[in-house]
Amino acid sequence: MAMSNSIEIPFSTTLLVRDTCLCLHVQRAARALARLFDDALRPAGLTNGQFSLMMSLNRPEPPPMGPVAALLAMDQTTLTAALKPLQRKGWVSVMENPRDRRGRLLMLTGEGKAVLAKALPIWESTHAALDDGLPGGGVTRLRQDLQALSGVMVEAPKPAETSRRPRQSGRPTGA
Amino acid sequence: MAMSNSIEIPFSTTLLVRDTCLCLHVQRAARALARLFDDALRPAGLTNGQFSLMMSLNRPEPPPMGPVAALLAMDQTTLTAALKPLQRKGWVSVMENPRDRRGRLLMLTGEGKAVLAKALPIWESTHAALDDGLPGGGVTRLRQDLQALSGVMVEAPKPAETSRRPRQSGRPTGA
DNA sequence: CCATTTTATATTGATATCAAGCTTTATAGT
DNA sequence: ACTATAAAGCTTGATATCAATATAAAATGG
Repeated sequence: MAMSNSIEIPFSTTLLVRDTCLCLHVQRAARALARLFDDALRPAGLTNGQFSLMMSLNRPEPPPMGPVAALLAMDQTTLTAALKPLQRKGWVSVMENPRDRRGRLLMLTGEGKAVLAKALPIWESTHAALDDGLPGGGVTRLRQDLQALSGVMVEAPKPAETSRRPRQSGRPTGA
Repeated sequence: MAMSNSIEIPFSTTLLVRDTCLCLHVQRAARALARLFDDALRPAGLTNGQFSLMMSLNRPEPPPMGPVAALLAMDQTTLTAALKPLQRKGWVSVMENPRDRRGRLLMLTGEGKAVLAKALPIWESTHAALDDGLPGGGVTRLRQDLQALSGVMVEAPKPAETSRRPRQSGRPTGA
């Protein structure tokens, strides 16, 4: 089957997609930035994602998983998986919520706080260097644009065009 | 060891990182956008990454792996892995470069082109909807900022502060 | 109070991502 | 030619990511 002889997409279209696709641009930037921060944070024993996750757990009250996943804009099952190595290393403790025995409460351990404290100055210097390297003043604007980008998908219900995603309860504002 | 009694990071610092960390913002946006395009492209049988990869192979001359990995800003080993399912499905063919027997040349098959052609209008409508949903005119600017972001890491050698990454040859401009 | 539904999370399977280390082939230096 | 180095990819192992599905507990409606 599939004779598929000449369903050629013109090269110009390829160039158009390459130059305009927001998704591609964001994925590229995400990979590059992840490498930058992973490299910088390696001496502290953390990846960029682990740093963000652990930092988000540094709160007065230990949060449940749902809001944390929403804050990081990740699937809840991804959060479950991401927690495992951190639990194994004894940096995060996951305990049953006494007030809702379905739920878990996430908390940094003392050692976890120590690791995070060691990573913080690395984050600061890396981020400062990044700020310097970028077109002046654009950083704040970029952040706002990215925020809007993360927001569009969560807020806009959209008529129902291609396919729906049943999971994910509604509440995005996790923190 | 690790008495680690009171290495408390103030909550205000957590809020600062959450609100300012470019890496976090980009990762968030990347996850959200990936979900959006993955959902949209699912009827075509592609993920956003597979779409970008296959579209980048739609060229007059079949490219080797290195430049493609550089274009997508991903590790070469990631590209090797990403190609496997596409080869298995018969959408991409990987052949030895006759002029340099270390290298490979990547090419869409006829069926691969057909799949890509089916996915293209989905990309178009999804991207158009995304454009509409974003603050007017900001999209071009955002793209430029992201481009700069991907560029900083590749271009700037940086004195040698935290740790170096030996891999990745130099040439970023793959296409 | 009991059945239904909803909510919160876990498990499995597939793909994505990168670091380390390895093999093969080109290229350079002599 | 002959070694030494560099370049292009691959394999392995660990983590990240999400869809589909499963489980348990709370909330809701009789």
